[in-house]
Amino acid sequence: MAPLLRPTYAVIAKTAGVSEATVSRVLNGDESVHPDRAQRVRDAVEELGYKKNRVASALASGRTGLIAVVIDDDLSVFSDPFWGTVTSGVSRVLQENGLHTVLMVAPVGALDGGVAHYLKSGEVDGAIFFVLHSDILVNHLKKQGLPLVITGTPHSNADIPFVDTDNFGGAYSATKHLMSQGCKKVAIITGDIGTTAAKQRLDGYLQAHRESGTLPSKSLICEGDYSFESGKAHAQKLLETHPDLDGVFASNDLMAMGAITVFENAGKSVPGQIRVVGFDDALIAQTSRPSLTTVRQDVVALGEAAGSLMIAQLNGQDFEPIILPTELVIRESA
Amino acid sequence: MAPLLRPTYAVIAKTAGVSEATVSRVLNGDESVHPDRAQRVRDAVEELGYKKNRVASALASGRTGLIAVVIDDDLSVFSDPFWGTVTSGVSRVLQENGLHTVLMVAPVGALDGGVAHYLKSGEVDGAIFFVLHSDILVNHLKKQGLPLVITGTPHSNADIPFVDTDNFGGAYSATKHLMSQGCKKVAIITGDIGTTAAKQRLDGYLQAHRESGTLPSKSLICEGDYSFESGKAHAQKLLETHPDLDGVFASNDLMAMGAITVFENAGKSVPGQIRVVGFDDALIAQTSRPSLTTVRQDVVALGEAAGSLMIAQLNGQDFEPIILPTELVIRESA
DNA sequence: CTGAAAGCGCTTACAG
DNA sequence: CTGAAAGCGCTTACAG
Repeated sequence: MAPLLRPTYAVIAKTAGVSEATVSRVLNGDESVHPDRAQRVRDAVEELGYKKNRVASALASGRTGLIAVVIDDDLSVFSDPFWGTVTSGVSRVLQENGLHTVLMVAPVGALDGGVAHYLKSGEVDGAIFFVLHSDILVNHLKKQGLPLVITGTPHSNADIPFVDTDNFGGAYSATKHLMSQGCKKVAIITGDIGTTAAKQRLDGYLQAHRESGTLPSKSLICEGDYSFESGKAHAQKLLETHPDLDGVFASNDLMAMGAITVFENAGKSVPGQIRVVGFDDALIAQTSRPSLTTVRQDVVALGEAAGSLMIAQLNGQDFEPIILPTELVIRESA
Repeated sequence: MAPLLRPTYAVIAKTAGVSEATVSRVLNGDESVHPDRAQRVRDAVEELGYKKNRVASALASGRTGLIAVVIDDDLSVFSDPFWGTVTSGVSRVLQENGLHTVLMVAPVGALDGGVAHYLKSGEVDGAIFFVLHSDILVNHLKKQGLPLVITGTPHSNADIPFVDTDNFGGAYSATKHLMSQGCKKVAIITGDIGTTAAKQRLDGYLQAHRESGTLPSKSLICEGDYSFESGKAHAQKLLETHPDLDGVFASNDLMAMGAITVFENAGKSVPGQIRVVGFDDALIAQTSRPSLTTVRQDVVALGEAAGSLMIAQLNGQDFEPIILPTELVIRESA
């Protein structure tokens, strides 16, 4: 853009009658400047409508004020509102703290990919990842000292700050709920088991069984991939192998919907003969018929937590992983 | 991050045996450099794993390599996958052209809001907006020479480059389809009529009626707001005022679903007694029962088109508004 | 508490 | 076709 003539430190300094160094101090919150002079600077800034040039500031200070949000192309960014929602939560928190969000939707390959290069090139002050199938890149970046936050639980134990939903607890309570409704034979359709979330939800399902003293047979544990189609396929198979099936916990709402579709087409009523619980509380959980009983996770809060964790790191504050609670939302399907 | 010692022009210049100016020329694609020397520079870059410092580059050149994607907080960024999907399309195209996407989710207020300041401060080379209720800010920025692209059709005629789906054509063909299926009385549930998309879809609906020589009564035109609830509310009202209603075109899939829910609860079968067509081809269109006949728009392509239009502008190339075609997807509901 | 000065790593007229 | 030099607008030791 044809840059309007914006004032610089030089003119602020002149009208305030101080040096540029002092202007810089005031604008960066250095407490040591004499209050009177600081006020003069602020007045000049106000009067001239001055806005700091962040690029120049970045070059001089080494801090860009930019945080990358990295989304793997592989993820179903398209069609799944999850990622967009998390990202908007992140963005809002960062913005409140004077930082901006650089969105990178790209294949997050190995250490020599474009994303890796960008992140290593010092053009961002930190990066927020969504949990990946591999922690290699993340561990590498961490070693280089780049502040990182992972949304989702990392695979390895490398102490990388992360935020996540209480997947285990949510799945546990969903399964418990099915049992409390009288279900004797509860299957699970897992998400992509390469993700930690899917594993944790499976663990919650198993824990509920363990506590009730009934271990589910292998064939009740179906490896899905979070897609509507996989929900349908596994429901079909379950119908054949377990005619007495009376409960299903699906690792997300979409698979739950797929399963319900199959059950009803096969003449099994939901929740009459088979109860179904999903996970997410996506829009479809409310709009479908029967409406879906599901485990709600607060996706915006997840993004905000990720942003906060990044801020804390940049400020050198202490921080712990953040695990957000879930809530079982009971509707018609179970 | 503790910046690793990255090479600078100084060391590239030295190992290639040329001046820094020459390094700059080669890296910026200046054709005038002698091929041999250019090659020496490229070799040095390769050998040293050099990556240009974009911040320094930005300060010196005035170009930041950053494009803002501005999303109004008001929009249902949360829960509606539309915005995230468009944005990922934008991001991909920009990335291929060496630009990065800065995501701003914030209240896009008047000329003195934070977003306005940021965009005016020269920290981005351009901005992509989603169509707003008002064009004021956009017109203002345009006057300042900031390259802009609008996703959606602008309200005013200010010649701002935009990309949009063929809302008129999509609605027209949806309505025609209902008529061709024998519907005699077709209502419309519009989107938020403050949006140009909602108006255009209404126009398409009206045009189809005009051509068939039957103008719909006022009470068949219901002002919705794109929400599931408004779909339900208007369907309820229609049921009371028009017992002989046999077709509904809803301006998005969510409202269509709301309407179907109400119709079926009232004992009206879809499509048996009332046919319903939606708009978007969102995920729910496929997963619902009955599955939804709808107007598909290619949301990723919309984002990519917006990105391309921005690139064209930055390169000083000619460009025209881009209107993407829609496709009527026939499923069970009509 | 404050200022002069060097510097961040590129880009770009300008002169040749 | 090429290089020396000034400059982009901040930040930050350093010296006082």
